[in-house]
Amino acid sequence: MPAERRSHPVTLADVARRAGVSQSTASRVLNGSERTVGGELAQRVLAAADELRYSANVQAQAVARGTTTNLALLVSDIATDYFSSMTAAVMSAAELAGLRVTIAITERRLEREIELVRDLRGQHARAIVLAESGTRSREGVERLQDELEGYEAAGGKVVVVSRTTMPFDFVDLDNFGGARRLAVALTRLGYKRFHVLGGDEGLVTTRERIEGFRDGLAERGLELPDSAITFSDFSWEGAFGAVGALDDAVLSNTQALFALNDEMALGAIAGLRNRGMRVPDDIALAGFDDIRTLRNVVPGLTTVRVPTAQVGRAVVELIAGGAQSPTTVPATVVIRESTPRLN
Amino acid sequence: MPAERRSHPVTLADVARRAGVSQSTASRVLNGSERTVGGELAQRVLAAADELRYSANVQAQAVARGTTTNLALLVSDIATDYFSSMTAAVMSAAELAGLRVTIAITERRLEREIELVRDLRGQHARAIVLAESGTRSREGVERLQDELEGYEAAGGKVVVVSRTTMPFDFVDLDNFGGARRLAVALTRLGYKRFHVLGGDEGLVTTRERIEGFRDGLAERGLELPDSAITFSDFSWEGAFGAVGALDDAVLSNTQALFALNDEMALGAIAGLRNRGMRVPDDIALAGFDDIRTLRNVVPGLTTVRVPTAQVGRAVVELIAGGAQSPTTVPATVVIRESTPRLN
DNA sequence: TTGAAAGCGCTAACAT
DNA sequence: ATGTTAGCGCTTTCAA
Repeated sequence: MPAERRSHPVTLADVARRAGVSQSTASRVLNGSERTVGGELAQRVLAAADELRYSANVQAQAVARGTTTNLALLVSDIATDYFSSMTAAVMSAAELAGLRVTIAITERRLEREIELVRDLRGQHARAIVLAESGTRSREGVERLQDELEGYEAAGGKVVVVSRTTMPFDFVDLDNFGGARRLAVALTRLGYKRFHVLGGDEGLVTTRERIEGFRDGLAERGLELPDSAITFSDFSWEGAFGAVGALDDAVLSNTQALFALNDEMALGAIAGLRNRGMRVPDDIALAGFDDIRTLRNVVPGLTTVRVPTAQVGRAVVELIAGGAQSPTTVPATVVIRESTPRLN
Repeated sequence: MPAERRSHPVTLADVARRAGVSQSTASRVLNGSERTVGGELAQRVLAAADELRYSANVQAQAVARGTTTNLALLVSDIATDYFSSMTAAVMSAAELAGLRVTIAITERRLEREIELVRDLRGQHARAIVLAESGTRSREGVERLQDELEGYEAAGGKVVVVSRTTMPFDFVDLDNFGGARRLAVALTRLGYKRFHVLGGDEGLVTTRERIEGFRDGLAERGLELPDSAITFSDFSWEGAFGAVGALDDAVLSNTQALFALNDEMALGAIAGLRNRGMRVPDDIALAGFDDIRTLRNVVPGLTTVRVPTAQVGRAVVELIAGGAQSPTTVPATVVIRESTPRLN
């Protein structure tokens, strides 16, 4: 029966004492990668640890070892389908690699990002994963990059989700190819006149998806003039507002709308409904990402699926598996009822 | 210009040396709650820290202090509207209190939960917040509770979101009252014959929402027989399946369906559609939670709003603000088009 | 194989 | 007010 101890945390020393061995031995048994195993002393240690309900003090280990097994995930937001699913994906992949994940929400604020990165350096996080969607000024990028380089110099690893101009490893989503194939698919269904609801202008993702779409149209002999693009930002509200502000003339001359992500597409549906237009009866609509909530949307939304689970795995591979950057993750077109064949 | 140093982490000692003061002084300036402020030495230290881009090693601090400022949030799942919004709420409230949040996903697996709690004890997490929705056997509850009590004995604090039979502080969501008021509101709209789509049987939340609903009906002279409840679990798929398996007779005799959460309500809509029934034309429907994605649903879903932001604040208050347990968070009925007035 | 001892970066008495 | 000196719990040389 538990006789003496105060309920204070059980330390390695306690275990060692109880097992009648030295602390180093206990340490070796309990953690030190099985090296120089203690024949049957090991059993004693294990038993003692179990009886005492020992649980290693991770912070102390980190201090002694000089490294942690923590991965920090920086997202701009978490109450969003896309990011929460990305988060889940990274977490589950990380766990398999024995990495713990800390999530930090940047709220798209640069100062906050920089501060976070600096903190993370202090925390000896093993890696920082940037999966954001905010726009940054040139000067902002520089400052952030500077801080991140400081972090890498201190031994950390930075991985960016989505192509980046910063000198870090990244997982490349096939935004260009996905959008390109979507354009081709839509034209094959008979669509000829498009309007694009753009996300944050200046963001790589925005650019790639637009360029890809344009390229696909070009392949089919069609053009996408700049006037056929309305920028807002990658949010439901953004698209809702953009659609609300669209010219009647423009709208009635458009056969299909391409929202640069699903969240926007859903906002667009609401915005259109507000103007008395229905999808696809009055206008067709396609999105990008294939977020989970699409299963609740009727009629089904045509989109380009980004396999977040794969992205998560790719990220972790880059960190722990020694994979080469960039890794490219495919994007596949999914045609649903929001873009019926035009006759 | 940065002349000498290797790019190894800058330590407090480095800063102290550079500022020409002792390490303790540096420590006091940089962290030690402003006590015994160093007149203008402080400036030197601050400057040195800045030049060297010093960032405190949090793990070392934790070891030395014996406590951390980490809060661990245990959720069963994160790729779900309800949990991601709860997560966001807790994180934002925690940040205000200077707490860092680590998210752990339990996948509703008991063994995993227990292991996590043990780890968290080793990590000296300051608090563990349980915001889950899994069912547990009596023996499971005992083992988990045991581990959690060990954690509290070691100095941690446990807070449960939702009423619990375990001896820990909790934030009480007004499930009973919300459901009760919903029942009253629906009967006032003319509904008399209901069917309930229950979540995980045996879960407190399930029980409370059903009891509340029943109570509300009773108040209006109506009954809810057990035969009018179909249990599945708190998921889209669960409700989808349950609706699919419902008797035609039952369905045609039901005027309104009450799904115990919105996720289920959305699954029910899909299930009903599958059977050729539409909401609210063929049957009315109400949910619970008021998750974000409801804005994408047409017709709007009647539901009971759970203010997650408030829950988040309440949780943190319990941890850092010395609030009394339990704190009760209200739930308010929101009537939308899925339950039109019956005439 | 096992143990003794030094040290990881930091804080907190305890002097001064 | 500032510096000295022990630790915090753990890992890891280095001897034995």
